[in-house]
Amino acid sequence: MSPRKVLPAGFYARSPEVVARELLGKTLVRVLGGERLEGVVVETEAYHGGGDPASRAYHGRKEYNAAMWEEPGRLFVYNVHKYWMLNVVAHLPGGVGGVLFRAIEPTAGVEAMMRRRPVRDVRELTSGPGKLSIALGVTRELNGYPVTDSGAPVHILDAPPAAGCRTSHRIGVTRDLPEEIRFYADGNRFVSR
DNA sequence: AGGAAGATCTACT
DNA sequence: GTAGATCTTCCTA
Repeated sequence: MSPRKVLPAGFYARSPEVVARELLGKTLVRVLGGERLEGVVVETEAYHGGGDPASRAYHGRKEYNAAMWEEPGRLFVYNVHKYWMLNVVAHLPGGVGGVLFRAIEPTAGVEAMMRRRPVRDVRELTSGPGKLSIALGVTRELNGYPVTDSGAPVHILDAPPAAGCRTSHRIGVTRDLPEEIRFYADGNRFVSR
């Protein structure tokens, strides 16, 4: 088997909904304390800039959300209701936006994830944005970190395009857009709902 | 200094 | 299915 390649910065330099859809099936890697935690991306959501009332960028650039304006292919991590949300910056040149990782299917380092987030049923481990951040040890410290180096604490490996992609409206947002820009793997048990 | 909002989760019934 | 807890950040005073 040939070594899996890290997705290059150009992958993220497209509109957020395209990146969100194409991230399904890719492998999210978290290197933490000498351990390697991996999962397949099974659920994402796209967020735009000023025109998107659900986006953290909607009310303008602040210290905490500045990453959304910066180069695609970096992490954007922010807090909501006690949990850290893991995003990757994604937008066209000069644009603003990101993709939220909502759920992954754990494929390596499951025991290490379980230590951080003990659950009876593996399906509860990473099937939600707050859940996966706990399991993967994601905190604000990772904000702004590039995901395009294989040595980075969080990076993403390429994989063949995922089959069976479905869409819906975004979850939990108070004011959504008319477009369906949540993407998830049809029938996958690790999707958040 | 205090209040409100928020892309959530858990533990009930 | 719904109520309540919990934390970070921003806004106003």
